[in-house]
Amino acid sequence: MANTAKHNRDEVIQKATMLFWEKGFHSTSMRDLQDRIDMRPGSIYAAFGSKEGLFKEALKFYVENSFEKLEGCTKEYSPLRALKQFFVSVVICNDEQRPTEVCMLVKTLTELPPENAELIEEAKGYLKGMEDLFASLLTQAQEEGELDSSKDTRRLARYLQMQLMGLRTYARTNADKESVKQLIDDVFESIRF
Amino acid sequence: MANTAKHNRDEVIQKATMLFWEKGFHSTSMRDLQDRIDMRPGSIYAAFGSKEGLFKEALKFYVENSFEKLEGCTKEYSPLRALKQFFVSVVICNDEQRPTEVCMLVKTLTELPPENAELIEEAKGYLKGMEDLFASLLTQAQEEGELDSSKDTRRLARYLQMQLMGLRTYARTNADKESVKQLIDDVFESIRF
DNA sequence: GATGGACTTGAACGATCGTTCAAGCTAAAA
DNA sequence: TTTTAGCTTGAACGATCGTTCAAGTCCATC
Repeated sequence: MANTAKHNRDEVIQKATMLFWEKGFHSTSMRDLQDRIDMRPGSIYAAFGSKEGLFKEALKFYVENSFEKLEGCTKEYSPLRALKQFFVSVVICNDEQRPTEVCMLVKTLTELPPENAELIEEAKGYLKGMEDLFASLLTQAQEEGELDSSKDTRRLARYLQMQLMGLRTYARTNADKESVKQLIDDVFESIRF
Repeated sequence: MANTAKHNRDEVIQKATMLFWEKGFHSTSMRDLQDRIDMRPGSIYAAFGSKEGLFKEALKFYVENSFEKLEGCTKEYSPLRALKQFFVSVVICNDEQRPTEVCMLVKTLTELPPENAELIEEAKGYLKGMEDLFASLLTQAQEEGELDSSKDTRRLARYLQMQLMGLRTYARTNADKESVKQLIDDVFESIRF
């Protein structure tokens, strides 16, 4: 638990997150993790309890980063434009080292069998939180006159969440960035009416 | 290979498909498969070569069924309505035993690490085929005056493919069928303009 | 320099993984 | 009834899985 340990805890979690995000929970072995974060089994288990425990920390880290990213966009853009910018940065840009276009939460939800019910519920909860954030941004957009006030923001938020899942997964199958960018335009065009 | 074997090959593949679709490639063990299809390792390997070989057969079976399902819809409805009906039946209805809402091809693409490149390419190819079928249905819709002729059907097909990925994945997270039905309505409303 | 406590190490565990293969079974041919 | 060919069986293989733990290392304190 001590941050004075040889391995800075946050740094370790970040590295583990990237690996889990890339390969998924089951395809990432403890051996893979040991190599990536440069820790031996004993240390990992002392710090995180289990592979599942470390994965939970990774999910948390991933979501916190996503929240920060979206909030960063709202500092630069109007609510609606911030959402679109967030979509673009998450679906297309790979200036940083993004291991895959697919959302880690969605990947978790998709790959895990019912045996890992606890992790599944965790991922579902985080996705719900993201949808709530979308909704509050949409409400804000209404207040600022950027979005038609007659719209149901909860419904729109669901719509956007669904779109983002589709966009990211589609981007995984299709390397052509131009057509993906086109799709994002289509999506944000469609919510105007 | 003989169809006269104790286990009918197609029936075995169908059972294997359901299991793989439910649990995914890596979370399905040969033991799970043995129990489900009631065959011993030796027979399975004699018939399919490997776990990966059986999985390929499962993917093929899954796609053939999907094609048939969509084509079945076109027999009953106009092209555009057939597409929507296909979406509904695939995202919402569970009158048959559908192990999960998520598309098996998407699940495969999402869960597999780069090591299984061959299976990944296979799934990508099938998805492309599905998109092509969407496109040809959209063109047909234009010819019958159901869809504005100025639309780019290839672009629309991409859009629908992406939507379907999103819808099915979203349905996995949200049990509320009413809001999912709403989302489908939103999607098909959005392609009219 | 000796002591004590915290962190790290890596060999080893039992379980399970995908896979192999010699032996057994079954039913048609001779 | 005996032979034969093909399918099925399940014990067993080596590899790898997640996990444990006794021993070692490190460093602040006395």
